[in-house]
Amino acid sequence: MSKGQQTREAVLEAAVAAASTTGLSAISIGELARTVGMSKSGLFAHFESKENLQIEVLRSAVAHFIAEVVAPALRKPRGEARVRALFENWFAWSSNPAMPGGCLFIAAASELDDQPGPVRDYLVASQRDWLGALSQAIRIAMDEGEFRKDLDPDQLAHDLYSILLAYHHFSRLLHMRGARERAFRTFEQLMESARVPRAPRRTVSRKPTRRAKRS
Amino acid sequence: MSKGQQTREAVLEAAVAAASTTGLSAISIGELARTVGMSKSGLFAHFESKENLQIEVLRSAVAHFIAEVVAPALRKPRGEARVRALFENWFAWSSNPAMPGGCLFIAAASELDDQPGPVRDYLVASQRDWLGALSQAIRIAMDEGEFRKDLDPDQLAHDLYSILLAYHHFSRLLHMRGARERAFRTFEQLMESARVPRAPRRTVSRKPTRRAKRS
DNA sequence: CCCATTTCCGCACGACCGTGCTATTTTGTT
DNA sequence: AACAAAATAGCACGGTCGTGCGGAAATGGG
Repeated sequence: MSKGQQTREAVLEAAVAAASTTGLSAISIGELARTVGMSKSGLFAHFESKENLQIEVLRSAVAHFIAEVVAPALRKPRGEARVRALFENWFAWSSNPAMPGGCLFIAAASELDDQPGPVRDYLVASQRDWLGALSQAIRIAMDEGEFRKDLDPDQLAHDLYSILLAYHHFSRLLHMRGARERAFRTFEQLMESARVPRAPRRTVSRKPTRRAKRS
Repeated sequence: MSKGQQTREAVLEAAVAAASTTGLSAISIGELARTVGMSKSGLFAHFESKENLQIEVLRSAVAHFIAEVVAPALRKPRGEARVRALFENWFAWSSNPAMPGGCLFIAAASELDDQPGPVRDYLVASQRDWLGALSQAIRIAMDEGEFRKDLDPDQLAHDLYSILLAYHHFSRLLHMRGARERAFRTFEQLMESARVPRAPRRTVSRKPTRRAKRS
């Protein structure tokens, strides 16, 4: 790998970490240059503009996401196992130490949701791809006969996504203990209700343990 | 109302609108002054600092939230009706034209989740209050006998919240059609599974004491 | 080792930022 | 109408921002 590529990747790594905590638009070229130990203009030369830097940051995160979340799951057998692997890898990804502020895509999503431009366009496209991959894995599980035929794969993908959104919200902002367990419990419920029914069962949210008294 | 209060509220109204689209930290005093038609220093004199302005923005939004979401719901009868009103008002609130970028709290949440300080502290406190109010309404519905006794009110409040988070994400970022319907469908499912079970609607014979035990 | 190419730095620019200080205008009360 | 108080404007300050340009330094294939 050439020297240029080397520093370029170092910059992007630092930028992903910064963007996950303070947001994509809050990463400044000066501060980024300071943290990787080079000059502002030297860093800037690698990216024609800040907007382009932001896109490259997202592109870098997508590459990592595919390598660490999607690809390993695709090596799992078709069916629920693969869906499960996608979710669990995704969950692990969103608490990756390389992103101290949590999942970059979730952070970027609420930041860019009303700011048109190429950065937003790229994020939207990648999110669509990811949702499509999720739906596809679910559809395969239906074809394999593990999930019920009348399942709506898009709805389940949507519900899986909302688990992660809620986990992100409650664990990062509110520092809610047990958020992880709550997320996985909801996940298991969804899996349970997606499987072909063996015996009729009811899906309700039951209290897990005795709750501590809280106003 | 004195002149000072008048302009102060005009400023806050514009600031809430701006913050909902571009974020709390992206609102600049200069631009804000431009949109309300006054000088930077004249505007600044109303708030001792930008950080204080951000807190006042949140405080203003909370006041509106209580007036438009919580208070009307508290006038509904105790039970599911009140829970339903809370959710529906909340939903309507998050597409209020005064916040063109969607719910300010959701936007602020992912922006501040890793940035300690008084602004974050205030947001966290207000979110805790809101979750508490939701849980409380659910608990009342349990006491009234409309919701099942083994329900976990915090879990249901959590699930309601995740509906809104998902709706926000999918409708604002991905412009997903049918997001609203999907949200309300999930809401109705949650209500259905929270209610005390009625007589079995299927004519399958069921032994009365053979309910599933806690696994 | 040479030398073209790539990589990086120093410096400067205009713009906008938040924030004070001092006037000036507007408001509201007597 | 007079006048104290409140509200707003003018102006300036030190900083940081993104972005260019020219030159210095490092790299790496022959």
